[in-house]
Amino acid sequence: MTSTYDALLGRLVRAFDALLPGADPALRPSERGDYQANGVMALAKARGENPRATAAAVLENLDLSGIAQVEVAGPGFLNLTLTTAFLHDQLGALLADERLGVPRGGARTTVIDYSAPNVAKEMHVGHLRSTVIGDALARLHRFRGDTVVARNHVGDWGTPFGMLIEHLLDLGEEEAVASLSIGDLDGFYRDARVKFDADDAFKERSRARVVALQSGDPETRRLWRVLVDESVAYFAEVYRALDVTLRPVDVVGESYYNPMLEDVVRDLDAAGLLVESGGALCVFPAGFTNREGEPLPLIVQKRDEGFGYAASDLAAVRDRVGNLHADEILYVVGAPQGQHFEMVFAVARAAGWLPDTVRCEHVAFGNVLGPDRKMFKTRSGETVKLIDLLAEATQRASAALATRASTLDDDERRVLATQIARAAIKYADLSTDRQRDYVFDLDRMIAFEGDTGPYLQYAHARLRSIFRRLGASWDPGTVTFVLADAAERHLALGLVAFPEAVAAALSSLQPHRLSGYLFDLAQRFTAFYESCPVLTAPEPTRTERLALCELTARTLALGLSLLGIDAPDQM
RNA sequence: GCGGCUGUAGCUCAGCGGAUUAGAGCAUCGGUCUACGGAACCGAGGGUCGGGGGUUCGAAUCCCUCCAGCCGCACCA
Repeated sequence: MTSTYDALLGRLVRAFDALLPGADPALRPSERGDYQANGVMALAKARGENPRATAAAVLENLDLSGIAQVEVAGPGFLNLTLTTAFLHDQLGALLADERLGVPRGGARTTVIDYSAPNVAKEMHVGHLRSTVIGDALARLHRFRGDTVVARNHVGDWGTPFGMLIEHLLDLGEEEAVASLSIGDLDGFYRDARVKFDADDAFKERSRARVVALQSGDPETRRLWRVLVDESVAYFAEVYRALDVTLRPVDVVGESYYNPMLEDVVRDLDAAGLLVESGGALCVFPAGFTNREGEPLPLIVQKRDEGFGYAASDLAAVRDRVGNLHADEILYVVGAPQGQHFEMVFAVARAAGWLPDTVRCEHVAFGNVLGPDRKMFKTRSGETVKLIDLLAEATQRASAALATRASTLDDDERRVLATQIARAAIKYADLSTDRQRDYVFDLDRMIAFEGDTGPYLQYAHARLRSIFRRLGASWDPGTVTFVLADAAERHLALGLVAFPEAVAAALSSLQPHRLSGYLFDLAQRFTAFYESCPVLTAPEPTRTERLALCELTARTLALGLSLLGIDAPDQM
């Protein structure tokens, strides 16, 4: 089906094109009419005429028959009011469309790099945003029809692994595995670190072990594998708890790119991009300078001949373009790494590894702050484990549920509490501009009133309860939408705008465009629900309202699912 | 010093491909009140959109400048 916005836009573009090819009608939702087109003013300027005259000229070419009525307002705005007949058709099409009007895109391959925890280290709030935002983007792209290749670029390589492996040996493999499998990664890492700092013999063993690891010593590799596997299993638990779609096979860590690094260096050299500076092998992409105004290097190979992270990032770009055939690569990584990625992309383009046809973007995000507006930490100054955060939110959700009468049994309540907790945490993260820092306030995000995940879930649950009362499954059959009540019409306009919200979230890579839409829709629904009785309404109004409820429930559930949030039937 | 991000109601935030009276949530105050789930709805007060300049018929939105905060700026990712 053609969405309402696209239907309007198509007609407008034709009329604008007739006067000036390529002119943008600037179509927006409006509080005056249903939509407004502001493009007349810009067009008038281009044609050097009075906007009202231009508006008249546009109207002569504009055929909105069967869609909307137009009115020229103010200096030259086109206020558009959809006809009821058109809304009727659109709503009917939505009822029959599982995708609720969202078009399927071309078959693109999109690589999304997100989450990226470190082996043998806890997942903490620092990983929350990458994980939650990345997963929402993965879901949105999959829904569009892309083949999404998730890449979990875990930190599984580097000098700390010498000490971690030695510590593992000291503990004994079984003991170590036991400790790691219960999720005490931080304790394991900390103990290794303490020994490394305090015990010279241990430090020496650790160094030797790094060398053995890098030279591919089989036993060392096996021990390293144990660490990685245990950690990946633990990450999988956290992802399950968060309901994140990342799987163990998506873990493609730094070590994966190791065998490619020499080629990266060789090929950069062959391309004439490599420069030796201070003993290190570097590329100096144009336009980057350091503190002193000198060219800033991207260090590919360090003075000690080890490879820097830039090398593996370059290898990853190559792999994603060359082997995965990515049309689009997204890096969901914190904003502080912006310059690093700009440089990596610039070098990759210069080396010819990243064609202009491939969109490559750093999806940056701000920090999670505590109530003091500093980095979110526990009172004692430690990082907050994701699993603990979720447990605390779940506990609060349980407590809130316990105060309400419910027909749910204990197991159902437990599940529900986790669904609410996840919704609270994820929605809070996904409902603001991702570039900004945000203040983590569990009380606010888990509240059932206001712009929160639980509020949206509640709106959905109320809708489902209407259908539960109906008993037998409801088949809309033929519905006539007359939208006699203003609240019905307002809700209908919201329903018809779902494809725009999804498109906006995708094109801007900003899930909060969708969150904001869903909250607005939920508010339209509750206002409607307040003033328009559904079950007790006479036919055919009853059927019409049930159909509006059906569409609203489906839109909320689908929209939330694209954000990675459950929409339970009861709360 | 250079670069990036941020500065919108008491608080937390939308809006920033310019456009008709600057929005929401929370909090506050006032209503609805035997309700198809009140975990709701309706309404009110509350803003020099960090300051200043510029472009424009029109700027929270674009440009310049200043102020404040956060972050990055060579071998840790």
